[in-house]
Amino acid sequence: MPAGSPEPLTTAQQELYDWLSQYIGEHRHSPSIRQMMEAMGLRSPAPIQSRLRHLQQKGWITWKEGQARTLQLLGDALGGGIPVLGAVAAGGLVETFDDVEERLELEPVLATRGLFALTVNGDSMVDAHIADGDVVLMEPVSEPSRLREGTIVSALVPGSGTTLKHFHRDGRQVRLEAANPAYEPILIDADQVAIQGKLVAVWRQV
Amino acid sequence: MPAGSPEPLTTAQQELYDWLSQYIGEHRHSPSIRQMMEAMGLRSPAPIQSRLRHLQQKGWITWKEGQARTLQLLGDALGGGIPVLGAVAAGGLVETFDDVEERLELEPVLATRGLFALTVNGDSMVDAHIADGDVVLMEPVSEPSRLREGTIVSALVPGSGTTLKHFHRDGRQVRLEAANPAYEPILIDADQVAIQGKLVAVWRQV
DNA sequence: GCACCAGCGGTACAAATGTATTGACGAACA
DNA sequence: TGTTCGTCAATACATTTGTACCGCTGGTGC
Repeated sequence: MPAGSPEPLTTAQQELYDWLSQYIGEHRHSPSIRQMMEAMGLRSPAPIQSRLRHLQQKGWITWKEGQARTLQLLGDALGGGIPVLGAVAAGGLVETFDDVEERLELEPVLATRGLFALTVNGDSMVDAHIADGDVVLMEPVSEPSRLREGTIVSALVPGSGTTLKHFHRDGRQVRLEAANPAYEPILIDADQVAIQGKLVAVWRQV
Repeated sequence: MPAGSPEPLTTAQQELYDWLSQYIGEHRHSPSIRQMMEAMGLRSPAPIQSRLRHLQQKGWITWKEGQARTLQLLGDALGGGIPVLGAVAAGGLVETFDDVEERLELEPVLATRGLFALTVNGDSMVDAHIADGDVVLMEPVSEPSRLREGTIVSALVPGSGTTLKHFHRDGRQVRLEAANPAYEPILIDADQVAIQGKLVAVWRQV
């Protein structure tokens, strides 16, 4: 890990941390102390309290005092977003990252109601840096009339299927433009086209 | 929405759901019912119970009965991956998506040990469809000698900082190539450069 | 040996918390 | 008009849950 390494853990502390990491990753919420107790094969909450205190002092976890199941893991992607360690440069200039500047929060996007994904075929959006094989995350659009000009949308055009395009209004019509000069814009009556969703994120797994 | 639409919500239910979404996104754990009560400006837990029951019946949330702060939002993403509904076309051809073909699983990537993120500045990787402002998810590299040719890595070059480049071996040296002809490759001794991580995904939130 | 510390068991307690119940009000609807 | 349903207030209750306290053990280092 690039940033400063946290303090080392004892075996028991490591065991608890690993289990917490797995449990939270699976259940999306913190277990209670007595659940930890059982999982560790213990018969008293005191040892868990002790381990938790040490994990906290060493900077691995945190929680809200007196509040149930508010424990959070620190220092990795689960439980706190992905640490954004800095910026990488275009041409060559760079900065060494030493500390975490912020955290990338995927959860708010993933929690979007009705979120769906589409696999991109072809190169009509290359100028928008969306490549063949990318997966685009789309948020359902309930009121196309409120879309901003230029928003990237997936639209169902009768007879030609679903396509990913920039959305524009053109009088009573809708203009769908590719981000690639090789493709002609589509002009169509607003009531002839169904806007299915608008682009909220691009995901490319290499 | 392409797939089965969820049932609509009343104003009060929507208000609570929105607040929950915001709170959980911010605090990474569910609030208690009494916290919801206060946030909604109410003086009794009963209305919250009612709203929660309805949200559950309509498929928007879930929780573990009797357990504190175990509420979860059922964005289609969490707890099952994001449904990939089909493919969108390049030029114009398309298919209407009717059913879920597969699901996009982000969890395995997010669970990668030590995963970190970098913000991309500049346009040195435009040909690889990585644009200015994108966030790249990086997996720490322990043994640079095992990297495949052409892998995109973040490298710390002495005197010029961190940069995102294609990784190549060139005899005893390492060649770092931008994905933009405007930039010259960097040739450097292998022991002079620190490979910090390799690209596992690109995330662009619009 | 002795001090120190992490770990464990057992117990106790107060607070946090989910849940049930009753009654009332207003909007939507037949 | 009467019914249904969502919403709200007030209260009560059992459980869950975090936390504290005491004593014991085993390893480590002085």
